[in-house]
Amino acid sequence: MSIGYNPIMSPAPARTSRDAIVLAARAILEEDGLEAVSMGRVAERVGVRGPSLYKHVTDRAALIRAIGDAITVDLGRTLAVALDDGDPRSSLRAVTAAFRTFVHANPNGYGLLFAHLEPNLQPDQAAAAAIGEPLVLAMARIVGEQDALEAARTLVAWAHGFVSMELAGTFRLGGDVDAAYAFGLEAIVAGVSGSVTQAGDSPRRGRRRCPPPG
Amino acid sequence: MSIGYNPIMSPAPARTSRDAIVLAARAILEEDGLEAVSMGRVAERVGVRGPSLYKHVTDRAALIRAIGDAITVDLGRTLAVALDDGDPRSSLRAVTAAFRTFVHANPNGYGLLFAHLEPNLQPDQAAAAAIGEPLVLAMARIVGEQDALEAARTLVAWAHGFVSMELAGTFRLGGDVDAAYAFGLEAIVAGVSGSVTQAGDSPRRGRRRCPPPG
DNA sequence: ACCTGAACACCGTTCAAGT
DNA sequence: ACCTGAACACCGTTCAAGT
Repeated sequence: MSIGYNPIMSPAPARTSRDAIVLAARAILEEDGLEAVSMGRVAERVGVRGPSLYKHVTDRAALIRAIGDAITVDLGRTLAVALDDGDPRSSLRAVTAAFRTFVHANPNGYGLLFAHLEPNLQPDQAAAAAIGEPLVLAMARIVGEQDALEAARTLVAWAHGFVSMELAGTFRLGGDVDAAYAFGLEAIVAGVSGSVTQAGDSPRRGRRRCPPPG
Repeated sequence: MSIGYNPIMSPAPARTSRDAIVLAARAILEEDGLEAVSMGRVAERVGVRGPSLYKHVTDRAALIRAIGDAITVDLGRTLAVALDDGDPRSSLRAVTAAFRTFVHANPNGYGLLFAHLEPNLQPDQAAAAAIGEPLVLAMARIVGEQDALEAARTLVAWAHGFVSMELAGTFRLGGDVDAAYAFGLEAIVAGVSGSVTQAGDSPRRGRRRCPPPG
């Protein structure tokens, strides 16, 4: 058995922690955007001076990356919880609704995940990839194993694009945004469910919902 | 008739211009990202010193905004050119393909349009809204006037989400990305074309492609 | 009228000195 | 072992002085 390090005995016990720093940085990000996440302001929020942060995080880039990782984990948990075992279509609706709610609650944090950042600022990719898992499972129960992955990717791309545009405001959605979101979801589920081969695809995965006319 | 201002007579003719500055800034953005677009580096590229830029642009925020505006205009023109008057489905394919090609050629520039920026950095919204126009027109010829707007929005959200994820690399697309893009497009066109009412919508726009089973 | 160097405020980061 | 002030490099911005 090793004796280990006893912080009480140390000449200067830590007055903050990496977790507290990441949490403070994330709060500032949501409040005032990425540029506002300065080392000085984060330090102030956790009660130390700027230079002290470098005892807990490598540098600002590592801190930003840590925020992205934390948000990725949160989002993954949120989606996993929303996925129930009942009807796959209602499960899909629940997951996409939870996704949109999460993004609305964490707009700057979500934006960070897709910001065009230098490689050293990008969050952990393995964790990010795991987020799509529940969607693929629900999709498999609707379109079958074979198309599940591609169908899920189409849905994820749409959902991300929708909320991304909604937040950026670059393309305005007039009218009932909730209805537009529901419309898109139903259209995509319908589209990936069977009509995909109609536009000249190989008949390999041919699985039309209804016989051709005539 | 007014005599106007003659630059040749001026005590110090301009050695650069607003257009040249925006062009240089855009090139730096594509080469090394948004952070690299510093006043000093832009100035160096157009052959003046940093402070001189303030004679042509208000400040860095205005310069960034001008880059976004220029990219928005470029993208709009590119999509308008790609839209031909032939078969609406192939026209839609041409527009979405041109969109993806443009984003691949201007990744950081496109990312700028959707970056989570403070309001004063966001590009012109009117020009951005105009980009969707050709898509709505093509959609109208496929799904009819009534659903054209919502269908186009679904397609735009998907296309934006797809390329956004493709560039960010946050959700990896393994396998044939071109095929995944084609799959999504066909699925969405099929989905918005007629099956939308199946999930409990009001039958108002009911226009099923085929009779219910049984 | 535009360009420049000097100056200022601000931020990320390092480091020697404190405890 | 962690925290701090001082210091340095860098960047956005202003401004008086040049032409």
